[in-house]
Amino acid sequence: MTKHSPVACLSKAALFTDLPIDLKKKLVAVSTHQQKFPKGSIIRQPDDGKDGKEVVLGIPQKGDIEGQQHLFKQSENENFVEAVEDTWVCSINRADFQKLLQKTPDLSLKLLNNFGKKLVAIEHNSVLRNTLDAKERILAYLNDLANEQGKNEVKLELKKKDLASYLGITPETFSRKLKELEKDGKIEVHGRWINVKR
DNA sequence: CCATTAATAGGCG
DNA sequence: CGCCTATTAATGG
Repeated sequence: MTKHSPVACLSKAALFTDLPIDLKKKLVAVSTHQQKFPKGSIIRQPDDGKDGKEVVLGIPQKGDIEGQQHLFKQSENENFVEAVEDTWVCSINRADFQKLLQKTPDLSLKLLNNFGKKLVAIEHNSVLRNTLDAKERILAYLNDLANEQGKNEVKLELKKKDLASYLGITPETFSRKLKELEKDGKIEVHGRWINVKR
């Protein structure tokens, strides 16, 4: 493992990737790095206690960024964030961040442009979720995955029940639709590996 | 091994 | 399609 570099860390955030080095250094000044959260620990949870059903809203991968909205919006935490594996977290304080924005219009402008790109991606996912039925959603998801990785053999990194939750369906339906898709000759399922026929 | 959790199956609304 | 229950498979200690 290489040493943790705050600048490199910030660079991984989609929001900050394209920023020039001097702006990144300013961000480093208002951020904390490498807080460890062991597997199973709760990174963040709603202040109002009582939880409903567990729903997977997203699956941040290594180097992914979660909760960027808190940099911009003053609000109570609405969601749980749990460490599924041992995780290292780097964070930025909202108030400090906002002050920095006011002092640095260059930064504000860059971030705004990046947000535009993000909106396009969000729209894509939103369409997937709201207009397609479960079967199509699964297939669309698998296709996206195959496209991202540029191959037809795709590995499900998550437990199927978590994937199901992510796609907004129950594990039972997920399991059944996988079989249907297999019968349709659209995919081949081998445990966690799925061959997406395109 | 045993105990717990995940995946699948079948029934029903 | 979701929810419920039962059965089987996989996982971890």
